Amino acid sequence: MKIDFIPIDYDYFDFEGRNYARIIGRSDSGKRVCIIDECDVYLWAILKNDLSSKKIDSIIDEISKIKVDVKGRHTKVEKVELHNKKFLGKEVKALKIFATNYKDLHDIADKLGMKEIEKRRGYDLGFTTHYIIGKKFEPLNWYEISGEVLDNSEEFGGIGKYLDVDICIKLENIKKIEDKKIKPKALAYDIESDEIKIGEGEILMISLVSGDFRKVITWKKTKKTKPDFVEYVEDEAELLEKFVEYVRKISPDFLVGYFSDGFDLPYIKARAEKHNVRLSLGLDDSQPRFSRGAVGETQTGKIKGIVHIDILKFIRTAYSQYMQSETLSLNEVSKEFLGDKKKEFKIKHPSIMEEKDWVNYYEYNLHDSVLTLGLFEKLWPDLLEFSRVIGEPVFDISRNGMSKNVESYIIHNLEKFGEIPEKRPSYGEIELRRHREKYTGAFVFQPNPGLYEDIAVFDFTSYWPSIIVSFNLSLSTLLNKKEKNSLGVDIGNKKVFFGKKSGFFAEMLKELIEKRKKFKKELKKKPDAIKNARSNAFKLLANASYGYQGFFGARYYCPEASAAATSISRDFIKKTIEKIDEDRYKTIYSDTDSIAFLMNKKTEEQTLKFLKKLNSKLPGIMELELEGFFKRGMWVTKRSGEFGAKKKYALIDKKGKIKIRGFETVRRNWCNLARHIQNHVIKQILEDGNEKKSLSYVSEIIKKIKERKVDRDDLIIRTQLKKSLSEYKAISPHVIAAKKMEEKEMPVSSGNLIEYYIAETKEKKKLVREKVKLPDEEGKYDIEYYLERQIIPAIENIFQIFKIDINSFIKEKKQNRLDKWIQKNQ
DNA sequence: GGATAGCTGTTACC
DNA sequence: ACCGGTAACAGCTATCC
Repeated sequence: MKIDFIPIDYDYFDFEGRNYARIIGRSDSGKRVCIIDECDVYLWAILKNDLSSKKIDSIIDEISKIKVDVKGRHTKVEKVELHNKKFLGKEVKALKIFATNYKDLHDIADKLGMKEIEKRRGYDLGFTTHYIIGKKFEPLNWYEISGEVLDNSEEFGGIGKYLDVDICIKLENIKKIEDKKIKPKALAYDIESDEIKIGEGEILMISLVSGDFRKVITWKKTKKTKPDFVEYVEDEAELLEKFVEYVRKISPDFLVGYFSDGFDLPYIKARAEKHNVRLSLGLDDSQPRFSRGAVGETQTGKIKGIVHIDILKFIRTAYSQYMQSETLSLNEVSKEFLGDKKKEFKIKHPSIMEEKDWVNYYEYNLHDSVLTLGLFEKLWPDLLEFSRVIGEPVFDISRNGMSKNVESYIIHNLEKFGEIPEKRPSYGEIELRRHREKYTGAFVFQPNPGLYEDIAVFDFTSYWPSIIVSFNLSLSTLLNKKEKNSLGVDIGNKKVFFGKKSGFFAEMLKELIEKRKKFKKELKKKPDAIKNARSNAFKLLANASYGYQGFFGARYYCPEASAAATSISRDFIKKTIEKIDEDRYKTIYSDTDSIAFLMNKKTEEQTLKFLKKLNSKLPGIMELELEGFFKRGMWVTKRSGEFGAKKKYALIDKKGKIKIRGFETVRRNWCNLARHIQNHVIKQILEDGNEKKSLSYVSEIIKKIKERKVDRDDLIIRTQLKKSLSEYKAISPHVIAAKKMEEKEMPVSSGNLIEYYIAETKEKKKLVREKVKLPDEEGKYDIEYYLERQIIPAIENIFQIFKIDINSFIKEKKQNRLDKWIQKNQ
């Protein structure tokens, strides 16, 4: 049989002691197909130098006899081959040791204690990784495949019969097909329950949305009105059965939830156990399986054959740093990505809900799934390209952090370089690495506070990756000592050396950057979502690879390379600043890879020409580009001291577009009132070039605050709880607010954004935490606190630029004195 | 007992 | 535990006189 096929989900099973890959995907006619295949399973033994061929033969002989009997498996070494390979860039002779079961590779490695063997590697990769590398049968690419149909066969224990797929094929040949479109079938789901703690309440309803299919299953019936999309069941147990039935009927490639690893799926599992309902969601009738990630992290829920996606996790790793949303709630994220939001509905306890409340509740529940599906569809190009670029299945890349994804990318590309993979660090090694001394980071220029006109900003494109590539900084090029033609870099207390010959890490990174450039160029010519996603995938991987080398969990951990990169970065930015200033410009600020400077009457053409000249002298792939020309910019002093504050500035470009960095305006743990006032003042001053209008604006707001006319919503302070309540040494206001919430039996856990406001108390209290009230608690806001701790701090440094001491006038009891003073000064 | 340096904690920038 | 260091700042806490 011959069909076009796209692999989506990978997993494996054991049959007669061997591992077989089981790949679920679709044919081009939309049929669900299961592919069974096998691959070589092996590890590497790196030999010591200068072994005689006789000696090597005898080792091969010895290794060939290794047998391992564990957990009822009889695994043996099948064959041993001698190869010329590379390990960390060095030529080595290595034995490729083939085994029958990948799970026993570790045990085989333990038996390779011969003194002629220097290192054992490649035994700590997952089966799927082994398989994809070995067979080059990569996720989410189209293949023309041929093989034997197993539908009614008894082979592999009759897998073709019991698996719920249209066709089951034992793979024989594959051929990659380029440029064929993919349209995955996704089903979004969302549950509502009367208690937030997993399994402690009842599931009231489940919504399911896929294409035109929209359904809410519930046992909470209304008396009269039943919307079309609602389906009644008798009780919670039947609700769960119905859910399984629908998932099986729709048979999606992806089952998508929002925070579903941490809430929906575990909740469903807990309730199903309670009612003895079997959740046969897997294509082999298996139930979802949960595995724990890191301690404190949420678990991951896996369903065989259907890819369970918790879209929140992917958003967190791939997007959150580029997003405007202050929380990653479904509501905010949907607003930003979809321009849609959750249905307005105040959840009440079921016991006090009325007929119309229930109807609203159904709609609310349904819409959450609509949004979740919308997010999946919006982010699908990115999931697709991440998976393709990295070479691992979507299930994994959507959950793994960027560092793990960088590593997967490396592992999948090692073969081109003949490299044997480095091993994962042991726990002991990780402990050592975590306690290493920090290395010095990037350079930040000390700005002079003020309002400036005509500013240009240059920045280095992909600074870290370009330094790593241009100077070849990696574990495989790090030398023990100085060598001929090596590069020496001072990293504080010592000097480290790197070989000039390009290593695989730098080569891979270079490829990422070049591909990114290519797709970005194509994107400009003809924009489309896939190209954009691909360009983004390459960019994110390239940027994360710098942090990767300094990360203690990395296989290719190399803090020397990170330290060298920061050292070189400081040199380059400082030299560039010097050159800019030598050319009659004046640098006013710089952070890591960007430089802001005054044009000093020079034209844009002159500046661009100057940029070209700077670029012509940069080594390797390093590149300086124009970020933009700006009409005005503002830098303020630090709260304490007269120096300019770093990482805080605001710019306005020629079109009036404003860019604000670091100010309270962009910090979510300040109340909206302070943020809005500051934002308004910054905008006004940047537009006008002076402070006059802002002063009267501030005066009005002060009046409003003193007259208690400010909405409570604008006074709420939001701070994230970063750990569990008991772990806090310092009891700050948000910790008190969280404790209050706990007393009211509101759900509180690490990661929550805690909301509170500061209220007046009868007695004069000294500590802020003694005045904390929850948003729905009655109370009068503390005028003094909001003026002195929120409003004044947000604006006083800005007015100080104009030598105005706003503080003393705001504190003035008589408002008209302030107004008079403003009039006099205008 | 008030001032203050220093520490804890959060959030931002790149 | 799941990418790094730099920096500002609030508010608590220990310590000083």
